[in-house]
Amino acid sequence: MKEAKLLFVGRLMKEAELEVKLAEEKRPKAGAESRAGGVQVELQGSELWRRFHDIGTEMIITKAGRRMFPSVRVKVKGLEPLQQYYIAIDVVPVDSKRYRYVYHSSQWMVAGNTDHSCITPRLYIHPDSPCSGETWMRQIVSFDRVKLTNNEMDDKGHIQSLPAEGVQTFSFQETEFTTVTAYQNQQITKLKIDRNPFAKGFRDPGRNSSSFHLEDPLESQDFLNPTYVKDPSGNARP
Amino acid sequence: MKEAKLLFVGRLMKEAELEVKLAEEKRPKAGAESRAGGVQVELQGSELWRRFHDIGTEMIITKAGRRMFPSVRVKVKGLEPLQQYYIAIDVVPVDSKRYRYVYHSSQWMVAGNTDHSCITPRLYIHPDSPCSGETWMRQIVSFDRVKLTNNEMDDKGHIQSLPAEGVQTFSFQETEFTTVTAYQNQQITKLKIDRNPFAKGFRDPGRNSSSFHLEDPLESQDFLNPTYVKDPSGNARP
DNA sequence: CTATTGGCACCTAGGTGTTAAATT
DNA sequence: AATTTAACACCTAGGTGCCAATAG
Repeated sequence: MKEAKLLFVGRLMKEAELEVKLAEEKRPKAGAESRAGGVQVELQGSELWRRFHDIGTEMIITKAGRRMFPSVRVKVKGLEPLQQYYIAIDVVPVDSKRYRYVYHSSQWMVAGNTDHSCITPRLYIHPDSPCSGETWMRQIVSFDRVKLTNNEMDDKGHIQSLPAEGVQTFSFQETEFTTVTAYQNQQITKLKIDRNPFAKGFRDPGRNSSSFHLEDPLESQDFLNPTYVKDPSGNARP
Repeated sequence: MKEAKLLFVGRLMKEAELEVKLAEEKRPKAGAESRAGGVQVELQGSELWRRFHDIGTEMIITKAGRRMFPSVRVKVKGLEPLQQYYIAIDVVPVDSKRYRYVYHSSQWMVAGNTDHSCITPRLYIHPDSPCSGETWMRQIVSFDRVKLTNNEMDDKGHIQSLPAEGVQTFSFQETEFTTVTAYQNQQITKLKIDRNPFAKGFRDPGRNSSSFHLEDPLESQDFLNPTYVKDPSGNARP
């Protein structure tokens, strides 16, 4: 089975940012003219990403690999329908500092340096790659299977590099995050529990909180929960 | 998410057979010389397939799509490491008859004809395709996500055709099966329940039956069941 | 009558934050 | 003291055959 993992080295490393990369396959001529075609990459669920970002997004990393929440989903426009493309995401360190969370002030403080030079860049290529522009544009491109890990031995689903030419990079401020092995800011924990369906078991049954903030049905899929349409009696037929 | 479904039209249609197809991508010259390279495709779990075949394999088809059990897994040898290949499976009708199961004699009897001419051939391309010979040979190629359906509108994961040249076909007698909407032969039901981990709920708790016949650990993965290692008390921590 | 469908209980498989213990 | 790990209860998601109901 294909499994997607993104290596992420370092401990409390503040400010990693996600980049979506797009590469044309066997590009006939590398030149600026076809790049000027106006490819657009639009982050889906950006409202939720922004809510996390306003608090200070944290992503858990484990040895076995942990998914990101929210996950990266993009809509791509302006591709040439018949051209084949690779799409990938990358995690880029924003600085070389190490950070520590200071609880009483609810802030991240610089706590040293990290040597990023030893980190080999690891791209996660979308498993549908390569694929025609037409197919990529027809659907939302989802990286929800990607996992972050601090296990340096694990390089599943990665490649070393993309072609030097014909690669366009799109980055999104709101996907900036800090990697942690345990959540530091309780507001982050709360928002994750509220929005990630897999954390439903930790939701406060008293408050109906933000369950109705369905800004992005792709991220909050409660409306698909069969509990809401099933016969509440739970009786089997006679 | 990619989902694999194989259309299978007709009702009790006896004797479909699985074929594994292998196609070279952008083959420089179509000729017999490179085909003579001695590619081998070996069916994994053939012992279990044979046990079903001896009884008369039945596969359930549903509108939503049903997986095959056993699933098709092959080991491929003799590919050119750097050449790119597609690998696919196909379901091929063995005859044009329709069959009916006669319970008292435990046999399938001819019960009419089926017009196969209206059935468009539907190949299921392995999702890893295209892939280098080296990569294909390094691991077992598994089609366990393939689903059989009788919904003619559903053609997910299929293509119309492969290139006319440079395609090799490998077929396996023991993968012959009859499609049904409900199992006819109770021996088949029993063997499915015994060997398919997802049917464990129907196993007879009294007999330990064939749970120890682990000829093929890939098909019978009971040894991974956490039930056997978990604390049986089921107590939570204080 | 036979063949098919849909709901179901019971599984596998694996994604959550929590917690206590281990590590540094 | 801060960080990381591992086991866990509780979820989502979906693969089984069974059985009653429906379709043909």
